[in-house]
Amino acid sequence: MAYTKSTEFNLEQQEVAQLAKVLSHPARVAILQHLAQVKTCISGDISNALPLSRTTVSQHLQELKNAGLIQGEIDGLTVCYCINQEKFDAATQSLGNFLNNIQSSCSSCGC
Amino acid sequence: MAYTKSTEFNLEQQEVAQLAKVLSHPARVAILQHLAQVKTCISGDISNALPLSRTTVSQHLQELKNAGLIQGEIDGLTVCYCINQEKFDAATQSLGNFLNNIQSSCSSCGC
DNA sequence: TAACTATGTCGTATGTTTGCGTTATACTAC
DNA sequence: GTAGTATAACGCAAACATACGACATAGTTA
Repeated sequence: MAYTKSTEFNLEQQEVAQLAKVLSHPARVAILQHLAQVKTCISGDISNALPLSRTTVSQHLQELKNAGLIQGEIDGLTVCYCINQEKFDAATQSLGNFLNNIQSSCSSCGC
Repeated sequence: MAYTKSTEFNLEQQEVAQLAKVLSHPARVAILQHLAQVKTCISGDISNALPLSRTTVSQHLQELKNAGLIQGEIDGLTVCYCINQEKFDAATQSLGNFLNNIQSSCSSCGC
């Protein structure tokens, strides 16, 4: 980790940045939207709906899973991915708090 | 752009991802918080307040400026950076819409 | 003019992300 | 057992991000 000083910032800043990073690729945004809308959310279906290979989609799913935003349950041959609503709510609130705090405390700078 | 298929997603997905990318580094999060709180938002002051070199801070400022979230006005020898409230509000709304739409349309998957 | 100060740009080193082909794993059906 | 299907793991190449020192630019002051 020689070339990232991320750890020298405070926890809120790190948390916001990490959440934002998960959302910083359109594929992951699209996957979340897809999961929210579709009932049968199988990994293969997701790659069919996206302009990416199955391998790449699987990697993005893994990142969303690591962040806790989704969860996957093995159901025989297929895997059912769903949004982890509890974690997703928490993430939404963290980001929202950060954005709203900036808006409200933005003292009209003297420029 | 051989190794990024970002352009093959729809505009909302690209917009959300792009905004998230700007917020995906703690330094930029910290810069925004600093700008919101401090009146005299001079470039030198910002780099003093962060555990990064002046060069690196300057680059992060440039990215925030490219995204339109901040604006900088030259005032003689110093440069005064401020949050662009109009753009920042729009960004907050875009991200908020995306997150809330997912929450509300998240049909409890049959797992 | 020259010296000083504040800021931005360039080049470079290193680390991380993206994307996919190939291979491995695991379950189902026969 | 074998054949077929669905998914994950491995490994590689290209692109991008992070961080900084050194140089360039532009205003200030003497």
